[in-house]
Amino acid sequence: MEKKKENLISMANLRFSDENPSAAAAAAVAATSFGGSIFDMATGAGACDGDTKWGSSLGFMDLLGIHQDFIAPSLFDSFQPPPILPPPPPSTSSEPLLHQQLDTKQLQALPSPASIVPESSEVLNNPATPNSSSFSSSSNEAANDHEPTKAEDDEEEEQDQDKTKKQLKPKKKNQKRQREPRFAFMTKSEVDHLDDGYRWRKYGQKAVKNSPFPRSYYRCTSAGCGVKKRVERSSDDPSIVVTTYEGQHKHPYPITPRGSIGINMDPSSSFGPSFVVPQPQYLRQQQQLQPYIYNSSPSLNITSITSSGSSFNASIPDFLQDRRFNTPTSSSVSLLRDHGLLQDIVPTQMRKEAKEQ
DNA sequence: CGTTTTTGACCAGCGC
DNA sequence: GCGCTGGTCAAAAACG
Repeated sequence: MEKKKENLISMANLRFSDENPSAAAAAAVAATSFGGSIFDMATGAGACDGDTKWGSSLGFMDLLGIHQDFIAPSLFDSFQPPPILPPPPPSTSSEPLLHQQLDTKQLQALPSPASIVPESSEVLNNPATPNSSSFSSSSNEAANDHEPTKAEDDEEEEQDQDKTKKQLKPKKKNQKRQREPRFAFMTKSEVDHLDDGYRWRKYGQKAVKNSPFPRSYYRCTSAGCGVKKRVERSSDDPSIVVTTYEGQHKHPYPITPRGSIGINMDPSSSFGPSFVVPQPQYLRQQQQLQPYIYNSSPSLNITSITSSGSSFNASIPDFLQDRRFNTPTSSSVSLLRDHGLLQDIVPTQMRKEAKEQ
């Protein structure tokens, strides 16, 4: 049960807007560090050409703050499948796979095959957060919307006590369930449930279609915090763990997180750990990683931030933010092809298109 | 004994 | 309307 050590995280950050796709703020990245932790991030110019890379002997979060001059020169030149990753480091390893952002607005100006904006997305995010500056707080509001307070739950339960069925919690009808912003992390790890310092309770597990690996559902155990995360392994590459966070923590970072080795609390920030972790030699050597990109559909609008640090930061969940890690200047573009969890993120229509090809 | 995980059942949304 | 699937619930079991 205790969380395992040494996971190297990279991530894909997905941000969607259902009601106002064109105004969707650019997404960003975030990462967590896990016992013995190592942070790093791989990205690449054009996500494919491999000329530009993040990485180095810096932790991931350090990268966010330091590599501000990173530019992805040919971000949308191609959505070709990426080169294959080099072999992972010995046993303990995980390695960065991708860093992903979505921004339909920015993308429309780009000569990309991804310039067709789908009418709707399966991924419903907080519609109140097209502006980056309000992302964090409004997300919390959204969380309140669909995560009833405990008191509210109690009331509802009283009303439904006569129900004989298991599903005691009534769900509002005629009201489409709103989803909170999601942030997908792709992690090369042997460990399914990565310890990000927060406490999670597993509340469900489901078999994933077309995948031998189940998907696990976790909820933050902090009272009133409706943050959820889902963890599943990629059927394409079992060594890859896809972790999706939904919502944002509404509480300070746990004082005594489990398996928090390698996570330093930054006294200047009450909401979020600082990650100051050394990087072993074998990871430094892996700076030359090719970006690992999934190509899911040409119609998916994806873009990256090239200079707007504000929208970057605003898209990162609070719990993954730290003021020291502001304003990275770019990220790679990636598309996901995962058939499991990511089918939620990629609209059905696009998935279908991808299938037919 | 309190907390967490497991697991089968249930519900809602979507596509056909 | 029906079936499929994702997501959630909650009782029981397991764990520390």
